[in-house]
Amino acid sequence: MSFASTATHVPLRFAAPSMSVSLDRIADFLGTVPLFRELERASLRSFAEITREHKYGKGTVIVSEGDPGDALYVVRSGEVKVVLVAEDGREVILGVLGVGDHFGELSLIDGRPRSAHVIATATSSLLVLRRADFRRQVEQQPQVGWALLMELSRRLRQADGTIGSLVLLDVPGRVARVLLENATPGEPATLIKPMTHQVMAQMIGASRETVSRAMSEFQEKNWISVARRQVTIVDRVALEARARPAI
Amino acid sequence: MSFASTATHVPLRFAAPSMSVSLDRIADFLGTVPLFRELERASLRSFAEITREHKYGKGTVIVSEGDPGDALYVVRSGEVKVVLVAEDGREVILGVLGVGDHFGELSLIDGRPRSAHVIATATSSLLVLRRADFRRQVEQQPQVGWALLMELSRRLRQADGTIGSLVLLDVPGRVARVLLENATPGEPATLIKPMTHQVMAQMIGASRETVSRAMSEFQEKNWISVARRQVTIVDRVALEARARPAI
DNA sequence: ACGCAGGTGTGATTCAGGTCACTGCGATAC
DNA sequence: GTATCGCAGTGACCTGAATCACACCTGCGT
Repeated sequence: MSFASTATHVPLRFAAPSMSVSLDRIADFLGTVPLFRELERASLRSFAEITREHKYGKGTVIVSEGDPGDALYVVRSGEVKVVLVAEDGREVILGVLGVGDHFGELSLIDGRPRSAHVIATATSSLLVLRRADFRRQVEQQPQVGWALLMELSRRLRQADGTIGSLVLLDVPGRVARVLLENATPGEPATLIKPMTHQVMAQMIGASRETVSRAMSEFQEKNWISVARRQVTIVDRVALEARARPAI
Repeated sequence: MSFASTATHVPLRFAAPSMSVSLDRIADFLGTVPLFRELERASLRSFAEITREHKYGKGTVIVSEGDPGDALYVVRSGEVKVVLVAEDGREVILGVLGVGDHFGELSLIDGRPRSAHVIATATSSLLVLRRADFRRQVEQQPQVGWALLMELSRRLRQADGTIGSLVLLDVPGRVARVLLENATPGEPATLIKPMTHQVMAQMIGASRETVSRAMSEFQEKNWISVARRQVTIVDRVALEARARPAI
């Protein structure tokens, strides 16, 4: 780990194929991804070796629901959204993934078709790991299997929470919930990433207008304040109460 | 396997502690559970050894949301429901588990508190595996880790599908969806397990009355027929169309 | 500076579906 | 038998939120 960061300061001079320099940089990056965090330098490099880097322009569909899927993707830069798309064009956003996040594990694990679309919301660079290569590596590195279980557990808890909130909460309640979920833990808690009302609406199954009204209401009550699309949570307790089923 | 079933016909006569007979029966049972299906006889027995059997009367709360969780449960007989409960008593049913199903993996994996209540809907007998014991066994048996990944993948796909249907479908659409999801694959497809409208309603986040009306509508259109609470799917294609977003 | 696009605030209208309030019915219990 | 209990059907009413239709920002590119 410390060796790696040194390497970037003192680049190898001779006989080092540019490929392995880039492999080092990829291995460095993988070391920051929770899925691979437990791995040692050498293992990180062997994972780095099986990656291919792909770039996608904003709006590009990276994977489509129903596709046979046989690769895992790690976001190296940019941002993508995981969405279900209805025939009439309505979208549900299941997740917004940033640097260090990954998707495509499900098809990798069970071999079934992709369960959602993934679309770049900004120009993005993704590392792609093909199933066969990945499996071979994971067999060598059982810690990755564990990290995968942790990740799927996290997502399953989150998905169940979302189901609960869709059924038990009204729209303002759900808005309060996304705000809290995307807030940094500290005080004053600010939203990690500014999102448009449209995006929030698609995350919680509501219309843009209703989200707008809920946000106005929260500002009036002084639970949040908004400056240049940056939301700051002023009264966390009040929001938490609003995001709890049954007022 | 064949030995075990023989054993039940020709019980061992001497020196066989009754415990090991019951262990054999438990191992037999575990062999039918997908999570353990890949294991050999000996491994099944070592899993059987770390189980404790518990009985729960109808209505008993087996685990509560928020509890620290450190056990995996396998349903050996009876039926349980996984539910989120709001303070005002409203319930969302995340799943109904029958013989061979299991729950509690999440807390086992990530050590976080239980994410939902599990309540016996009939007198049930559950095999309980404590975390430490289970982990030790899994380290010996990596196939189980894989089976767990498969199971979590399945559930995550299902959860995402549920989120999609909650947002994109109207109530009749969601009713059509549960009907299809619980139908036997063959023709004529019947519902695996008769459920009350109340239960369906809590599974899809709707009121009992609205489910009732949807079911009446489907019967009138001759898409399903109901005899003594047993639902038969008459027109699968029509139901599938109704369960698709955007008419 | 200008126009333009993408995002936001807000009213008016409509409607799916929740809630309430019954009735009917088939089981199991007494 | 009849009482009782849980479940199912159906009407009447009410309301949260979608939809439609604007006007208004604010940052951007030329």
